[in-house]
Amino acid sequence: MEITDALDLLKEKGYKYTGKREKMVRLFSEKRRYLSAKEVLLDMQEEYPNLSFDTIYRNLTLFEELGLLETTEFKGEKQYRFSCGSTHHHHHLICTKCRKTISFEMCPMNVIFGSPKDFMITGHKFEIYGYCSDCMEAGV
Amino acid sequence: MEITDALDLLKEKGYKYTGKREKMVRLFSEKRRYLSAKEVLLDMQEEYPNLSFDTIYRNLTLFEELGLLETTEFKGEKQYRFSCGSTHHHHHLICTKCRKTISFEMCPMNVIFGSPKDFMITGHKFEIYGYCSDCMEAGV
DNA sequence: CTCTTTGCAAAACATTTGCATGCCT
DNA sequence: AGGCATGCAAATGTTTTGCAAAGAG
Repeated sequence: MEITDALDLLKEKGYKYTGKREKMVRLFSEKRRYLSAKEVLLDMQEEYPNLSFDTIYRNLTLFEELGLLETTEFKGEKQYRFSCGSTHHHHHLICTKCRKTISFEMCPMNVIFGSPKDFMITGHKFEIYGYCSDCMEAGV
Repeated sequence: MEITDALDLLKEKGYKYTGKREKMVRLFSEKRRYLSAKEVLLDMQEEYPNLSFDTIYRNLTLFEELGLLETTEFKGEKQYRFSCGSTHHHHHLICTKCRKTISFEMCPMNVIFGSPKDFMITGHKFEIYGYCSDCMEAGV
């Protein structure tokens, strides 16, 4: 996913590409890792000091609905990251310190399961947690 | 995990086996599925009408620390279930309607990965979501 | 009798909503 | 101009904490 894709998606659906939305998109595009609503707010407030949580949440929710952002849940907080692009299903290694992610394509569902007859599968979650090389070196 | 194991664990660590704790343990032992704090409270209040959330949370936290309960996170709520017993690592199929779980021993970590050099793995989460046979029939 | 457990009340924290105003197209 | 976006304030929902009273070993 690139910034221009995000812009197109918003336009296409009739949403406005405001300065705040642009900055939010740029933030996610630069960081490429999971961010909490609070982190987004703090970063945004450098440019928009009056910005408040409701706008952040409204836009995070909108972006998620549009498929711009992928989400997961982490220590009781929802976490958002720029979508890797929906071309193929994938999973992540997630650094629990800096929340950087590394994608990988292997999916256990393909490898292992047939479909159990007594359970209708609708989804799954597979995430690997640990420390990325930077955070390892920093001495966790 | 059986009720008597829970009792032993509490005694062993010097915690008291109060009527409320006993009922909580029995509840989890009977249900054998994920329950939210609210569900636990509602069930408990049939016997203890004045019981409040703080006691529930304190005991849920204690039980989790003791390894009596396994937890996961689900729609912004923490969910607790009676531990399957720590004899071997396992994962769950989770019915998203009734939160019943079905254990399975296959772990994708064993099957697929060596250890990537640039990431120190400390944990993982693998859960499969869907509808159990009961909820399928009930016509979700 | 002592230390743990509980109830009460209040607070902390993440998230959501109503409403009036402001801004993009 | 018209509809979407935002700020403000207040509410919601989950979970935590301090303190004093009650209960278990």
